[in-house]
Amino acid sequence: MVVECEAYAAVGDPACHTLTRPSAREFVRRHRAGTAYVYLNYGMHWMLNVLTKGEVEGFVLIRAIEPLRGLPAMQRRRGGKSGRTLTGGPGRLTEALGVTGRHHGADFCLSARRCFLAGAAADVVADGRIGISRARELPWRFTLRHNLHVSVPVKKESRRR
DNA sequence: ACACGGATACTA
DNA sequence: AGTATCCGTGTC
Repeated sequence: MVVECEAYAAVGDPACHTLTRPSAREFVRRHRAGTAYVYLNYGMHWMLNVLTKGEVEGFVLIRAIEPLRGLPAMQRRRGGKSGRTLTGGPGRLTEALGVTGRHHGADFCLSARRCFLAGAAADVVADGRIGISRARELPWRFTLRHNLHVSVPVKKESRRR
């Protein structure tokens, strides 16, 4: 179950790959909504995004999941980790799920359709994106309130400006 | 705090 | 060719 994600807009978002990568812009053109966009970050961590189209073109980065099934397999891939460090974090969850570059361009929705049902009645909190250098102020990180598998807790309400 | 390590897209 | 950047994690 996805418990944390971030939105990236293909147009007007300085943090989106489409700004600096022709290959990303071509990916958006060539694929339909629901396609997985997977890339390697810092030379070692696979990032799983899902392409969106329609109202807004862009990507949804999956940042954390809560294991509902397949826990032993995830722990095996993650070297026996448990709790937040098992699947809390974009690089951690791809390792737990065995997602790599060969899933780039695959149809994410075929296998993940059940997850959307779980999200329908969820208590979602919008917060600033994290881990990026540009356009951090956009409140485009979405987490399940009080969920223990979220990678980084939601910022305190006090520091706005 | 810092090391780790590769794809992508620049410059020349 | 060389350089800059990158949506992170583990270990110190």
